[in-house]
Amino acid sequence: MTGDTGGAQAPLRSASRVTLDDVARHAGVSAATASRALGGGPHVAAATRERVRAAAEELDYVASPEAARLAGGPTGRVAVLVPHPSRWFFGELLEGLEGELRAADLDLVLFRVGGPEERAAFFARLPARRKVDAVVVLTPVDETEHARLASLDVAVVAAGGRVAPYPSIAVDEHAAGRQAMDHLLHLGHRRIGMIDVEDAGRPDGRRAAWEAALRDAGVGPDGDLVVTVSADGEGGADGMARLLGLRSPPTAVFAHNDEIALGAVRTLRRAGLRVPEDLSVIGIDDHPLAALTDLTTVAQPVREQGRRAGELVRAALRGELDQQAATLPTRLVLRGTTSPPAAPR
Amino acid sequence: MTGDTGGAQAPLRSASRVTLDDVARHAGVSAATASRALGGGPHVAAATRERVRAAAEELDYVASPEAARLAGGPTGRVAVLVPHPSRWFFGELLEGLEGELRAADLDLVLFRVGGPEERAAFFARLPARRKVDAVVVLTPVDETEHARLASLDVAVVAAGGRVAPYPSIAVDEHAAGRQAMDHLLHLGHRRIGMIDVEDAGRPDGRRAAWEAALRDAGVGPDGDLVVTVSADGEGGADGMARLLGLRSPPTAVFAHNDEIALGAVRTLRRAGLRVPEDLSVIGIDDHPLAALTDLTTVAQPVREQGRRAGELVRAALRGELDQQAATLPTRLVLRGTTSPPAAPR
DNA sequence: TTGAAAGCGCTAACAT
DNA sequence: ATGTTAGCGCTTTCAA
Repeated sequence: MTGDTGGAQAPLRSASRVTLDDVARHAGVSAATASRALGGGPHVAAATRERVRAAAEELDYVASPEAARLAGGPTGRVAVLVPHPSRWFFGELLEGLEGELRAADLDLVLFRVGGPEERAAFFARLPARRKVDAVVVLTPVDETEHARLASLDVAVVAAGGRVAPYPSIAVDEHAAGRQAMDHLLHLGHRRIGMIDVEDAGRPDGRRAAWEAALRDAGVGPDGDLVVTVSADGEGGADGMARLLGLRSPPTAVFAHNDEIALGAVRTLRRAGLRVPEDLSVIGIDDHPLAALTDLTTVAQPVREQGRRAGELVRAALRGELDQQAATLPTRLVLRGTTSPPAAPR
Repeated sequence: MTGDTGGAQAPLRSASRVTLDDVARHAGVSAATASRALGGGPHVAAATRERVRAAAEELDYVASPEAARLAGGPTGRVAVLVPHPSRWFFGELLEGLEGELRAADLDLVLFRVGGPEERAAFFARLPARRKVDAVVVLTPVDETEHARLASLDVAVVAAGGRVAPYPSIAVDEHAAGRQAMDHLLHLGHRRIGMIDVEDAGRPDGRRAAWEAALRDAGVGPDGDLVVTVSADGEGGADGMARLLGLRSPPTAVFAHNDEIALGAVRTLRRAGLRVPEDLSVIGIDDHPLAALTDLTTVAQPVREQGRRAGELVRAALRGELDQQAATLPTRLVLRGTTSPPAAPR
């Protein structure tokens, strides 16, 4: 009945009873000095610092974050608000972020804020309250939510997109969209559809790029050519079907992201249409499966955005929020789903 | 130079200065009683408990987890060791896990243990020490690593695969492999290749299923038909290329997972071969892109495995590690990448 | 049933 | 440059 494997049964007590006092004693100094030495504080002789470090190492000392925090120090934890951990984009962001935070000895605490109820629950209860030194948001945040976050009274940074008032690491969505659109236009396409996602209606986003590119090319954008779908393959498939149902379907499609683009390609194949001969498709992201499916796309450095967000957090915690925002470059990746339109009209 | 937006500048102090003492005073009791009342402790009059609860509610009191922990309580945190957060499988696992932990008011702290150096660093420094009540491993753990984890002195559970000595939630790898292989055999294939991953050489795993299925079908397994690759699309593409280079290539391929299968399909298409007419391909997972690419596969409930692991953690923290392991079902999903072999030999 | 008192392990003044 | 002294906010004996 009671377990036989290595799991802990009883009230689960913490291991490593080595305290700062032990280290201090071992190094022949006071706890205060040991604290300063380890914490990188001022007024510690280099030799002393080294001695304390050695003692800590030898005793395999690990500070109690609880006690540190309680005594006024930082928690050593960073909350990350992520909508969909299972989507490649967010996983990649998380990976970059985790690496950078870990390097700074900061723990990453994951909070999922996907559906409306989850969001509401998070912002209502604010489970991160008093538990973290900073928050990284990987999702847009509205006015009300911003106010709630502000009540946490910690630094907030954004990654993977601009989020209203926070320092952020992102790509230029508009520029990325232009790269995609200009490629299609350059190939000779004029009737270009867009499969966009629900809430991405930023004024300087991908959708705006679609419109601007067409205007610049002297083509009056046709509102019928924009469909709005969920941000996944299913959405892309649906969106493409809707575009195909148009009286005059497009000769090329710009998808909000690669998953959507792949969904679009699937609908086209099912409809017996050839890609790119009959219809060109381009996405954004450079998802690993884009290479596998030979999808033309605009690549963005996702993991790097996460990493840089980690740097932003570290800077903020040092009290130097130097850069308010950074924009990373995107680049067109030519593959096999785009070509000149079939029949010149 | 100093920021102008809403970020916190100064030493980042915590919000919510309402303490237990405030609540106690408000309710006209002592801090000790308030603590017992809120914490569900014994020896508190129902009326008193209610009064304290009301006071806490009114003051919007949030207990300091730091202080609670320091005074002997649990941390309310669970560490999760994940190899590749950006891979769909792990993201999905994380999502399920997070939901269940959140419901129990447990925070999920993410530790990436991908490459060998990362693993080594984690197990050497054990950054989760003293910080969590339990650990969830989403990756195999060897003897040495197990010993290190044990030194944490907290409950450990596994998800997404059996991990030696821990309670775990997983699917039956062998059965899943058999489902895939039996499907191919049933279609009439006899020369079936396998693209497996590096370290997945569990004795009761997918590879063993490949072999067992062939033997049961009266086919002597040909070792040349097994190639070992990295667990992603690139690996699948490479593996398929190697199989095509064989003197006598297979008529069907069983891929360790869907990403690998998609990579294999890509190589086939590039080689001018038709799928499934010339060669059938089956994967495992039911990755969202499998539906989009019409890939036949064996589906496993990934998110559910994460969720169930969360339940396991909750049970462990209550001191009742009831179930030592649970096995979730898999099911064959017929799509368009498998068919009977072209030329009966 | 309730209260008083003693820490948990650490950091931050303030002294020296 | 280092040591001393107070707490941080809570839980938990132990008394009442």
